[in-house]
Amino acid sequence: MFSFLQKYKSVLLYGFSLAVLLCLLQLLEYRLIIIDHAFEVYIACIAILFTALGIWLSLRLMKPKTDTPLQTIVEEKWVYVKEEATHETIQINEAERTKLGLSNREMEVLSLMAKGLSNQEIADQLYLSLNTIKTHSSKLFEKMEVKRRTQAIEKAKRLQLIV
Amino acid sequence: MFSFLQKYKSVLLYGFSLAVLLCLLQLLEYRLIIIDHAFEVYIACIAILFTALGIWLSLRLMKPKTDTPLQTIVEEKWVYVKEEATHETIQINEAERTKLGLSNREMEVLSLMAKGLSNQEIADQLYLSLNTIKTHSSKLFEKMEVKRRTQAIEKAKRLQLIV
DNA sequence: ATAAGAATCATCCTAAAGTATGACAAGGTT
DNA sequence: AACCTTGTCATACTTTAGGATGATTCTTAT
Repeated sequence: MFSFLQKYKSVLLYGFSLAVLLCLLQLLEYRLIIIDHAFEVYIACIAILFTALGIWLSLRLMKPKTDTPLQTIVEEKWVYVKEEATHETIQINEAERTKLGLSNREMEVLSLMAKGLSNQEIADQLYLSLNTIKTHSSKLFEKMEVKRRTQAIEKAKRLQLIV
Repeated sequence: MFSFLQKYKSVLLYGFSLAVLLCLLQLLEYRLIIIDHAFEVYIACIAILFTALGIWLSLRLMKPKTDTPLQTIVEEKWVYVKEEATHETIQINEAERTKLGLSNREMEVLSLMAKGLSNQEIADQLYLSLNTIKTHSSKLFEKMEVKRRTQAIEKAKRLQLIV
C-alpha cells in the first residue's frame, strides 16, 4: 500500500498540484467573471500556467533518464598493443624546453612534481633544502607562464616536456 | 534574412502553432458556449492541451542541454599505434572507477583538477561552493588512497580513469 | 519504513604551496 | 676582471590545499 504511494509519488503529486491549481482557477474564475472581457485574460493565464506545469513535469520525469546513457555508453575495452610498439620511446620535446628556457634542475623538479611528490619529498630525494625547491618551482611557473604545479604538469605533458 | 528564419525556426514554429491552437480554441468556444456547463470541459481541454505543449516544448528545447554534461566526462581519444595497427579508441577504465567507488561528481572534480584548475576555479565552473569541492576532493583522495591532488592526477592518468 | 549513499555547505584548524626578496658561490663568457 | 647564468639557501609573508566533523536534503535500495 505504501509502496504504491512511493512508486507513484510523482504522479500523485502531479495530480494533487493539478487539483490545487484547479481550485485556484475556480477562485480566479469567480473573481474575473465580474469584470467584462476578462475571459481572454483568464484563458491566457491558464495556458501559461499549464505550459509551465508541462515543462516542469517533463523536466522532472526526464531527469533520471539523462543519467543512464553514461553507464550504457562507457564500456571497458582493453586494447592489446603489439610487442614492438611498447618498446617505442616517446620523444621528449627538447625544442619546447629550450624555447621556455628551462634549466636542468627545473626539469628535474618538474618531472618529480608530475609524479605527485610534494616539495618536501622532492627536496629529500634531491638532497636539497625545501626553500631551494620552492625557488625552483617559482621560477619554473614563471617561465612556463602558469600559476600552479597542477597547471605546470598539465602543460608539460601537453607539450611533451615530460613523459 | 533566411538565416534569421533558420535560427529562430523553433521559436517561430512554436508561435505559429500557438496561434493555430488559439484559433481552434476560439472556434471551440463559440460551439461550447451554447451548451450549459460546458465551460469546465473547455478549461480542462485547454489545461491538457497546454500541459502537453509544455512537455513537448521542454523536450524539444532541453534536448541539447542534457547531452553536454556527458560529453565533458566521456571523451574519445584517437591514438595511432604503429603503421599496421588500426586506430583504436581509448576508453575510460570504468572497471577501475567502480572498483574505487568514485561518484559522478568526484569524477568531474578529478578531471577538472587534472586540467590544472584550483579548487576555487572548479567551484566557479560547476556553480558550487569552495567547501563542496574540498569535501569532494577529500573523499576522492581517501578513495584513491592518495594524499595530494598531484598524486590523484598521476594515479588517475595511470589507471586511465581520465583522459 | 528505514537505511544508506550522494551531494551540498559550513566551520575550525593545520599543512603545504606559492610570492617576494636578498645573499652567496661556482662555472663559463666576453 | 667584470659579467651572466645556474644553483643553492634563507626569511617573511599570503594563499591555497587538505583534514575532521556535522548538518541537511534527496534519491535509491532493502
